Amino acid sequence: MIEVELYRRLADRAVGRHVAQVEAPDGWFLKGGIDAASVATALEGREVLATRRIGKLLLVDTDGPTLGLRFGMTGRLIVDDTAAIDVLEYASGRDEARWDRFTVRFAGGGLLRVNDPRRLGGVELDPDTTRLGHDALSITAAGLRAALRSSAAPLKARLLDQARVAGLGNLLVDEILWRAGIDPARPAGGLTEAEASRLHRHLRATVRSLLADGGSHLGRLQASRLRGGLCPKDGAALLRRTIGGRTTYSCPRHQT
DNA sequence: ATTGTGGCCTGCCCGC
DNA sequence: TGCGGGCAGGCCACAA
Repeated sequence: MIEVELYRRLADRAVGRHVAQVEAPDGWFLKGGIDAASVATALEGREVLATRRIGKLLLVDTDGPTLGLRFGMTGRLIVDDTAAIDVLEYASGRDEARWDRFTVRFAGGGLLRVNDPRRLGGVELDPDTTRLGHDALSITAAGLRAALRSSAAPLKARLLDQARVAGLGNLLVDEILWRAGIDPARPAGGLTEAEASRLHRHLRATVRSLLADGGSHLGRLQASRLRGGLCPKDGAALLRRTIGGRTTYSCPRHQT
């Protein structure tokens, strides 16, 4: 989500431009029943009006359809040969033409393209946004409490559920819960008022500071988030588990 | 409805 | 030096 917000700001450069040509060489990357020809027809000649972001979904509004871009973990956005992020943790720093999954060329020059080695992202027209929860960057304490309330699922699984809170990924959730000192395996609905409030405070602060720093891979836990890693706060051996289907690192000493 | 599981994409890195 | 296998995260289909 942090990365996607940086991409959104980069994509803002395209506002006011007109689409001249669309290249979509990878049919697998096109979602929602569109193909290279139909997406080109739908977008060519259109003017980019605005950009938005909901969770990990980047929306590019035009005077025609809205273009929806998803990046998975390995996708990068490049606009006019400028990348918002130089290196992604799980992607190589390389930018090979064969990994260009989707390119929009603008009238008068310039382009917007998605480069994704592992094809984890995707492109969609007028994506359905009704199933996304409150965005993590703006969620209120009451909104977070409502998202967690009366759920027996592990707290981490609930936070990763995009229909409850939109925008949190695996690394970010580990970082937030580590800072908040809460065990990711706790039932989401079992938090006290004080814990839920503490979680909300750390959630907002973590997202904001990592956004300012430039990536979710820059968290204080990240360097230790590997087998045999020690807690940067108190030196305890970190616990490595699978929670919510995701590899999870947490400190058994201060996350309770 | 809620919760959990497994598969998919492909590059990279480890051990042999 | 090459190769096989495991791993990475987001999302989706599917099961109970």
